[in-house]
Amino acid sequence: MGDALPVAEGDGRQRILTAAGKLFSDKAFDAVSMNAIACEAGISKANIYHYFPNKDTLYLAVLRAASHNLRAVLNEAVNAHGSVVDVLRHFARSHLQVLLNRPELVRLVWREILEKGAPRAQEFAEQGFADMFSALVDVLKSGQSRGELRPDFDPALVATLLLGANVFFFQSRDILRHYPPITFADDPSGYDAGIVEILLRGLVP
Amino acid sequence: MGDALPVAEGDGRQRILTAAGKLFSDKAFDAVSMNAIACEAGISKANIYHYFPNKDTLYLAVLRAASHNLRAVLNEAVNAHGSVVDVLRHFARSHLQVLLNRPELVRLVWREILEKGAPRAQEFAEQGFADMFSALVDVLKSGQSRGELRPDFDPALVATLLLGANVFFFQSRDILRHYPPITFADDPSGYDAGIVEILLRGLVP
DNA sequence: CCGAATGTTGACCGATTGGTCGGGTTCTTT
DNA sequence: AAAGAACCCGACCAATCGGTCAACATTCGG
Repeated sequence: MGDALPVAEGDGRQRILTAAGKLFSDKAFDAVSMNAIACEAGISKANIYHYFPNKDTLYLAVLRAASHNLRAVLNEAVNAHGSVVDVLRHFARSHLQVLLNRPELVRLVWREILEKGAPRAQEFAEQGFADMFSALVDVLKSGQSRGELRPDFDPALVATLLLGANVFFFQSRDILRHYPPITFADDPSGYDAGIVEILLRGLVP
Repeated sequence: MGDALPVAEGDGRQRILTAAGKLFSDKAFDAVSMNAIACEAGISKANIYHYFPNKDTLYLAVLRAASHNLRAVLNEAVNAHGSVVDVLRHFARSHLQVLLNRPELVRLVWREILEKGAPRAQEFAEQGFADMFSALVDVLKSGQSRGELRPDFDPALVATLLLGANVFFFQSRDILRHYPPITFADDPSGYDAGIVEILLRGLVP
């Protein structure tokens, strides 16, 4: 199955986490065997059990690391200042860029969210969600209180709309690229710019 | 693994498809064993191979049926007439209702779209996407040509935004319900109404 | 009433699964 | 240098995997 060359970086534990993260982000939990992880990490399968008691714990550790990294890079990319409109523009763009730059992390965490059968660490995977969400809601609320935005819309709803637009773009990018009328599949900045513009001005003349 | 009572409906082949669809919608391909499918269908494992040559073919048949059903119910729910604005409202609401009414079908097809490791039937699973997308783009274009909508936005982008909002809502519903500021997690109609309203009027005063 | 086609099954197969174990290697500490 | 801890692996285990097969049951046209 795995013909990948062993990855030579860091100590044993980190090598295992890296290899497992790579495999788990591509295929589901049951589709990744401990053998494949060991092969990818360039060590023996038995050695994995020196660092992790079982497969579930390893998967959980991978998920924990991915979620942590994702939260860090998202929180860093999202800070901005200026007018609320500018903050919104920057928020949307940098948020989507993070998703596209770290697809393994996003797929890993998002798969865990979608899986209904075995809720291994759903509440854990949801943390990044909470961060983004509350930050975005705060921005929108401040815009409303400052009079820069209309006071009669639900900030949580707009936050959902914006995050959803980015996540959906991330998930459907390969599909969107197949359709001729779509010109923004390979232009995430343009996509977010267009979206924010529409949100701000609306569709009716 | 499976303690479910055997499902007694239809001929053998249909029972297998139903049972497999139920299991495949909850767990990934490798996480569902032929034994579990047989148990769920109330037949022997060997009997499955009388109707399907192997697991992949069975999975493909399940996916084909799910995609077909989903397309049918979506196309039916989406037809509407009236002003472009009314059509948009109806489109958003009924589209989301279909997603929520048939979560197994949606999860099945969407999982196939997200899985990078083994593209079993991606092009096939994308068909429902194309239908929704082109139909929605046509509605928006007609609205622009009739002057009911601004001519300076990209219809494909708005279509992506609207479909994405619904898909994201469908996927994140359980998470959204955990956050206090969100009041629309159990009110999909209100969610879509709010979204369409924002899209039409914009956020700035 | 009979033979053929179709359904259906338990028993079985080689391969692979997650996981164990005993022993070897390397590192650290004194 | 000695000793103990940490690291690493080949061989192995029971269980389960997808899949096969020969045999039994049912149906049905002639």
